[in-house]
Amino acid sequence: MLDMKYLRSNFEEVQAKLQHRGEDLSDLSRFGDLDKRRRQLINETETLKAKRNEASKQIPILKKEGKDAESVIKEMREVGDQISEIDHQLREIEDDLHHIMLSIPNIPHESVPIGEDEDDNVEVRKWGEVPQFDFDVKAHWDLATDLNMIDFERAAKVTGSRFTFYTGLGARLERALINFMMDLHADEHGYEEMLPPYIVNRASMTGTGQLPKFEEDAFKLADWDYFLIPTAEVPVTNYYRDEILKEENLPRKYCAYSGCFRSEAGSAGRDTRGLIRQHQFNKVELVHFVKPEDSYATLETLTGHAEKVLQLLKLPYRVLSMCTGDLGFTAAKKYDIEVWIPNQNTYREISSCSNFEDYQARRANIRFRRGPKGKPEFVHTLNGSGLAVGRTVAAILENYQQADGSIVIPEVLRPYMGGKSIIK
RNA sequence: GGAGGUAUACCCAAGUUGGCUGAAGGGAUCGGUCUUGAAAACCGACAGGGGUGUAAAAGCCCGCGGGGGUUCGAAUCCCUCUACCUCCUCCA
Repeated sequence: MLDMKYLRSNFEEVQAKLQHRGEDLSDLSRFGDLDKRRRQLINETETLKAKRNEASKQIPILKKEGKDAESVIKEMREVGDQISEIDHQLREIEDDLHHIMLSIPNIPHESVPIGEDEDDNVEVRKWGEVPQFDFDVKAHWDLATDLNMIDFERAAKVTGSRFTFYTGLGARLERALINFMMDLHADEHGYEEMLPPYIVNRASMTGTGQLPKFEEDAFKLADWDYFLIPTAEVPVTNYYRDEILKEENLPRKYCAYSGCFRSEAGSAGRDTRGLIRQHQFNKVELVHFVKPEDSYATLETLTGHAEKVLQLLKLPYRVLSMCTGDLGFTAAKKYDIEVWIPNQNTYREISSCSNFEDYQARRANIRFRRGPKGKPEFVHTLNGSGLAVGRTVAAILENYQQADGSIVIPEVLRPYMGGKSIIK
């Protein structure tokens, strides 16, 4: 959510900056009138309330003195009616305005490349050598099925499409990766570990920006106003919703493993095979709460922490700076990390690292105070995948495949795999 | 699932025959006196947060879990939601 006062006094500028986002900005144009009307009504109702407060103070005094208060009471009865009439109008306008504010995306940072879609994203750096194979590479779903690591068919029977059973060493590999990533971030990168709820309420989904605009992307529980989390970002960021943190408690950084659930509405037919696009997947998420002046430096370190996982796994990747048209709704700046997928002869997204500045903090009302006397300010929030586990499995299977269809286990994972060095 | 209870400021905690409580008191915190320094003691400050307004203020409005209502006026009465606690039931 943007700052209403800022939007009011910098409307043209904000509108221009949002222009390149490719979002529908029709709501934005209604802001000015509603905002004006709102302040006008507030003015009217508060004048009347001040009058009523004054009279309410006088009434007991009049009564005590034995004077007649009836005429004042009668007058205040009318004032009361006017107040409720105005407050009623005001409530409608404020609801409308609030909804509009929730529907305006974040302002891109000045360093974000301007562009329309994913073709305009800018490659920031590349790491690792793309492996060369002297045999025909197999897709990860074939490798995994042949090695009895994943059972797509039975998952389709038991649940439906876009779900998986990991079996045997497949299950073990998934679990090894979760532990490896969590250990790395907790022990080496200094994150505090968290295991969040997988189900959150509407306020939390609104706080991080999934709602109200993207409700169709979420799984909602029947008969409950609860949602399955699409990412641990939601529960972990909302951990501090409606709180004022102390300056000395910042920065806070958490790593959280969770299942993630996405309806993948609008993705029909895309990535239907394999692990790339599932309704349920595992992810290790990194979340930071920082002071505003630190957030852009933090975005770089955070991205580095995610990259470190790929470096240790020796998986080639590249980092892209997302352009204005591909930023997503809530980010001010975002890096995507893409891992090399040999069978598709391309890089595929495996992590997304974003600085939301105060956009989520304002929605979720997460603030901090500088010193004991400071005015509350909004924190800046950031998060990044560190990493999406299923996609990491896919990348390992494909990049580490051998001519005979076996898979060499990356060295750093072997302690987590019972010392095994190859899956065959 | 059944029965009952609680929800006041950073913490504890008064206040429910509606009106000098726009919120007592204590602790913590901050500032000071004393001290070589600290502790203790004593003195002082301490409702915050949001909105409106303004060049900035002042002023005004709203705040006693959230939301609605009754009333000239509500922490105090009514409705509703949420969280927590106790007992029973169930259960990993």
